Amino acid sequence: MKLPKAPEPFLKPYSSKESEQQILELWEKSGFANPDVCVEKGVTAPDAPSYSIVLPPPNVTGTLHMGHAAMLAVQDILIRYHRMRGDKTLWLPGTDHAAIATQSVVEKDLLKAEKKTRHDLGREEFLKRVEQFAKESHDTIVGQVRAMGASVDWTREAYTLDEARNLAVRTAFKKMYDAGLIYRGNRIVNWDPKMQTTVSDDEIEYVEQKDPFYYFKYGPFIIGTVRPETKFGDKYIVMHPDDARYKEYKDGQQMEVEWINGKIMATIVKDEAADMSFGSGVMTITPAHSGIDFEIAQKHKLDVEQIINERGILLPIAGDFAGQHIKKARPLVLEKLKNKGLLVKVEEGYVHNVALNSRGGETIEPQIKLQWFVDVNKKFTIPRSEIPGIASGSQTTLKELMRRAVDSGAIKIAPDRFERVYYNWIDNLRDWCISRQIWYGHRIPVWYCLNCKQPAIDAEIKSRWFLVRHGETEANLNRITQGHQDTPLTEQGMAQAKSAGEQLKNQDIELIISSDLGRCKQTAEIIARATGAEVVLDAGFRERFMGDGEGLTYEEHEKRFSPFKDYDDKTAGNMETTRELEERVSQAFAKHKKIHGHKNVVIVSHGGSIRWLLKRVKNLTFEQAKIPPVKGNAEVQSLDMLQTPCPKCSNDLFEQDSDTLDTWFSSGIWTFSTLGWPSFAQSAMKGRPGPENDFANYHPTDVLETGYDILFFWVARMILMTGFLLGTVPFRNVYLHGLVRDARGRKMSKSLGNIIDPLTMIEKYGADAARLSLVVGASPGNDVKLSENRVRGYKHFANKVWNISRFVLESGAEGRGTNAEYTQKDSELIAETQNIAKTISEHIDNFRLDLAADAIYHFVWHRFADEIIEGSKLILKSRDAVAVASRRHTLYMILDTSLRLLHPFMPFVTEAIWQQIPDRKSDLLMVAKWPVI
RNA sequence: GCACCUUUAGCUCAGUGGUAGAGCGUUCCGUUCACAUCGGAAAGGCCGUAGGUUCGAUCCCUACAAGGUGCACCA
Repeated sequence: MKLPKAPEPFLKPYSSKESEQQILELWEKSGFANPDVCVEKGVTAPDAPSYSIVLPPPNVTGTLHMGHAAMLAVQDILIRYHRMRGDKTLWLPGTDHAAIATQSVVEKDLLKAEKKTRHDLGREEFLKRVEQFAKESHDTIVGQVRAMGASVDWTREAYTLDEARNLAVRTAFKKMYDAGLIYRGNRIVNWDPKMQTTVSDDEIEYVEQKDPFYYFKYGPFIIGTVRPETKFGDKYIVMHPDDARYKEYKDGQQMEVEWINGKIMATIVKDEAADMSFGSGVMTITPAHSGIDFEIAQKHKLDVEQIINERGILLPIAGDFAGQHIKKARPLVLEKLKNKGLLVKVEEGYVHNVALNSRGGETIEPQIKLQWFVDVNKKFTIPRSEIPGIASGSQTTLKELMRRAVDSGAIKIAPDRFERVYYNWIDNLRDWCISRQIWYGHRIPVWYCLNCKQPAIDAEIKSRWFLVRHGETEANLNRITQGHQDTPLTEQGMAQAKSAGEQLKNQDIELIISSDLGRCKQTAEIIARATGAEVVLDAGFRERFMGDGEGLTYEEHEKRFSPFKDYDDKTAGNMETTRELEERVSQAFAKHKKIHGHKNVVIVSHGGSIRWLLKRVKNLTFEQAKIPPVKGNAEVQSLDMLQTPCPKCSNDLFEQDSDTLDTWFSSGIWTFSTLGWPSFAQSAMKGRPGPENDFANYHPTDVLETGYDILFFWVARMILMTGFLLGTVPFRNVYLHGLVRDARGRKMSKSLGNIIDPLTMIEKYGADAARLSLVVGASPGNDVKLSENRVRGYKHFANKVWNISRFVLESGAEGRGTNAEYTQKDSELIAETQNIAKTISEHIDNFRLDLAADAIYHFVWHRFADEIIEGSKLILKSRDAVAVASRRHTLYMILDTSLRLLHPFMPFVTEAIWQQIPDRKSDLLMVAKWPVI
């Protein structure tokens, strides 16, 4: 396993560009990143202790930045160190779908390039675009991870949105739901009116803003606000119970006040939430659009009325202002209040914080919405717990679990000051809203019975049925009522059918059942080509027979027959009634369901037929069914059949919740969803090789290494999820590195133009230099200021190491004849080297990689090169054979040890040198023994 | 408002209860030597300010100041 012999290798200065690619291939071909291979090839003992890190999965939102590079460098150092120490070492890589972040990037591109929104494309098509983008990002990221020399085990690569992780997410959700920790409720949530989704508390960024502060007369009181446009529904006057100024007002007292749109019956509420020292000490509340107000309203059982809709438009309660956007309404409302003489005064420059969505920057508008939450305060019985202080079978809460995991010492956070930050966060933690109204992510694994709406939390789908309307026809185009008459698909219609086929291609369709009318048959055949499924025709799925109405335009038809006037309408004499149609289609559907219920089936039918079929299966009223569920040609609708029918009405047709889960839900189980949970969690055996035993071998992981900026987002949630699901901790140590900033300490950002790209640095100075520049001087938890100059400095060091090796090896030093007698001086040098090795090991064990790197750097350059080698030149030229032999051997030993010590920090150059050592003790330095036991 | 962090050479940062160290930068000298991607040398610091503990403080304690971060509040 030697490098393709480069001609006169040591004559040239070290070229990272030339050798890094070769070294990389050498490592990858060896397979040593996979611990099973290490055991198999005898590099690691079968009973060696294991050491594992799961790579924090980078978001598939583009490319890796310096922060990722720092993370990779630190983890690779730990991993290579432990691998060399003989541990069974696993570093498991993966990527994160990053739901909202990725979707938001794609939406932005879509708007910019095609002026379209996601709704213009539809869910399926949009998701295809996102997946395409995610795939490209993923490939870029893999290339970057490799270029850094990160010795991850690619055979175990995972993705937060792949099949195995999806099963893990569904399983986790069900377990939490069954324990009563996941609930669905109407609660106030952070609503992003632009992205049309909820956002969790942690994803909000507060930005200071200066606005005028208005004081208004409200009955006998003065109230203040920045946002008069939200105040239409304010009918509760809140004041502190101890406020002497208002002691004549009693709790619950009512009074009529003049307000924006006339008189309002207002009610006095006494509550401690009112701050006596703020303004007049009196406030009115808007419970539907403010967290605090909502809490007050709940406490006192007050009415809660929505004022603003999901798009920021004022609702009818706003009277004249209804239908306007809040941003436009503010000056108008102000104007009206002023004209009514209710504006008391305006204070300019009031500083307050505005909540923004940190992904996309839109102002958050609190709304009350039906969402899914994780209850962090509810007591539950934990079946099994290894967390000290929490006994198996005892009652606990998720909050307590999170706190105990750290304060018991089961998890150590470095630097330890972050433990206090962590507790502080737990103390302020509220229920976690886990549902998002975006499309990219794990669908919420909850199904609602189509018939009675009963929810079912069940991971087992028996089959999926899809209803597809035929593609566009001539008659559709000319707005002609077809009924059983037929016209062929237009070009457009065929394209639509093809697109439907694309969507259904990966759904394992086994059968297509189509109406026997030509337009459906044609559509079905196109879909059959894409899916490979067989087509069966059934006249039962024909369109409604329109009798004398067939061939009329919609308008003429409407005039003569008004076809939906009532359920049993038979105006056209021989026309089929809607009741008859519903009956016919439903029977056809029931018949096929009975025979093919276990298969994934596509039904190709007509607009009318699908509508009345859905009326039946969704148990809709005639009135509800008048709103057509299918609007476009070749639109795909899906129904899920579950293994277990509805316990309430025994129907087996369900519809999945259309929301997706917060990306951190799947990230929260990352340490074990990647290690075979739940599929192999039971059967995994400790000490046995292979991924199916990973769960027993590598969980809990040893270290979670990440930036301190995602302590709450991620670290805390992993502790929560692991604590609940496994009764253990996800990792024993948390190592938080600092953020990489520019030379002036500013955050790197596109707009500042101060981004240093890792790949560029690797290209110019080599991966070794890039790695060192991110590690030396980077003490835990403190930010690193990076400049290109720094990187260049470490390139010089790589070159120095190369030249040291060149000198030593060319001076005739060699490792054979280990019994060589050392001179007194040389014994001391060997001892000194071993001392350094010990120091470095200790620093790494203490997560002080900065000190370890600094120590080895210093030793190699200023001790070994500047002093030991310089001092050797004379000795090697002397005629004292014993001294020469001793020194040659000593130089070899110091070089050998230095290379091993340096390897975790700068793997490429050290491996390149290693390959030039004639009598090296292991083929690859990557799996050579660490010089300290 | 509460908490945390930082403050040491021009810059970036280590560090220790016994009056300070590295890298980069600066200045000077040096190349037939493994390396000019180099070697040697030098200049440069009342270790944020004020108190306290101590025989002794850059280090421990208190207060303050400046910069930063997190959390909460924001009618």
